[in-house]
Amino acid sequence: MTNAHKHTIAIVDDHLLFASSLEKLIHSFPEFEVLFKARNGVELQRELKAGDHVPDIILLDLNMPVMNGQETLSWLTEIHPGIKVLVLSMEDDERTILKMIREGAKGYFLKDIHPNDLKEALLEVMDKGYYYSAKVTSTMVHALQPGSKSQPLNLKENERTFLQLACSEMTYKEIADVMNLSPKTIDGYRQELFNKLNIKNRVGLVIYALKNNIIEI
Amino acid sequence: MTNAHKHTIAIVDDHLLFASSLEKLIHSFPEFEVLFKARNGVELQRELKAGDHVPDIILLDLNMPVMNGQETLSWLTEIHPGIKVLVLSMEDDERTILKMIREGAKGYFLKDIHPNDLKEALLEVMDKGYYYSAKVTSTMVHALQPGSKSQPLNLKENERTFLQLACSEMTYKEIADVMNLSPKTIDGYRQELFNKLNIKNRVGLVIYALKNNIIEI
DNA sequence: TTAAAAAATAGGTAAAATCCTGATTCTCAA
DNA sequence: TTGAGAATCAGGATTTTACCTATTTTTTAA
Repeated sequence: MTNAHKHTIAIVDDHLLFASSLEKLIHSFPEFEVLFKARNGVELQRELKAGDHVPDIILLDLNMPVMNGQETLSWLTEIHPGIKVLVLSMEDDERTILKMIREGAKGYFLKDIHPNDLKEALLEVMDKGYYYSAKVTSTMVHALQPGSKSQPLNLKENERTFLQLACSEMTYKEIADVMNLSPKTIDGYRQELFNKLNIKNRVGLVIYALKNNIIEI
Repeated sequence: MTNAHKHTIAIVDDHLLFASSLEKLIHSFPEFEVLFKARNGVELQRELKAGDHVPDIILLDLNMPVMNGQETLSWLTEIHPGIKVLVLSMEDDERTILKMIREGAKGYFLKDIHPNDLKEALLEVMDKGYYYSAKVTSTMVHALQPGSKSQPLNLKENERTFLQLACSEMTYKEIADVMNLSPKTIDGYRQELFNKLNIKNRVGLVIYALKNNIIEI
């Protein structure tokens, strides 16, 4: 395959060591070449706006400072819908995976993917337009199953806000003040959540919020 | 540098993509060669016990299933004190860093290290016997400062146990039962921790425990 | 051995959390 | 317009937390 016909790739990852290593790996694939690397979404935007080089595929890390993976993906989906974005991440939780797919990622894999599988994934993305590993596929199926037990998505907006505030040292009365609601309403949210999530006290709320990425620590 | 005089390296990481990429990167350093890769501590032990090849340096990932980085490091320090272990990790919290250094790691760096710095680190480890980045060094200095505010280490054993149990849905009375102590003693632990950590309620305990890796979620 | 320090325990009280049941108010569609 | 359902709010009771001060027991060091 001549250089002119190689598929082009951009790597967006703030982990320099990983990005450079990945670049070398891809260099060993005759079908692909790395067009450029960026450390975050802002750098990527700069590169793309320069205009003279738009990659076929972007390998996008999820955890970046400045402009993280999700924001970058939203921007790409809107401005450069033609670029196929593959999300690279350490997180394998359902919530994160589904969020990225909904945002338009053409593929999602964990960083512990086997090098051979990466090559296969790149080829398949160029061929079919998407690549999802068995793990991610099963996650999607599971999420679509009716009655799958973990549905942290059906929280109402106020419940979600309350849940986040409940993970602080505020009393319920203080939370009520912040949310401009009666303490009794807050008490209602609390009870509703206890029932819905099958927990017994406020510590349970915190644990749940953490497990489901409702709050960050 | 002839092949016979290259410094030898082993990579222990369950992230195949990362390990393979890293191998390729190191391959581009004329002074070093990768002797073998292992996916976890157990595999590493197998390789080392085979006996015919002992590396100069081991690049050790911290987060592995089966036998994790810390266990592996303890074992290495005892059985193969001659091997220089460099810990590769995603965690940059003081607690983790210090723990590894105390366990005998000859270096500690985050996976976002620059490739050039990696090479420099490898050379320096062979030369001086250790390599610590500015970040890690400053962490050590900070930890040794008297009165540095974050000292999650000075928790007494019972306080620590209580703290872990307080991060569950148990009442303090139930915790007292489990720990075979009077509820009043538990109340004492609680109050002591509130003062020590400058927090106001049980949620504060949970947050603190999480931030300081006292519990896992 | 003994005094001092640390750990464990107690009593009492106020505040917050938890758990009911029921009453308004609001929203939205028929 | 109106009625059903959701959201909000209230009263009131019990349990758990949180906060004092003080005593007993255990451990440690001189």
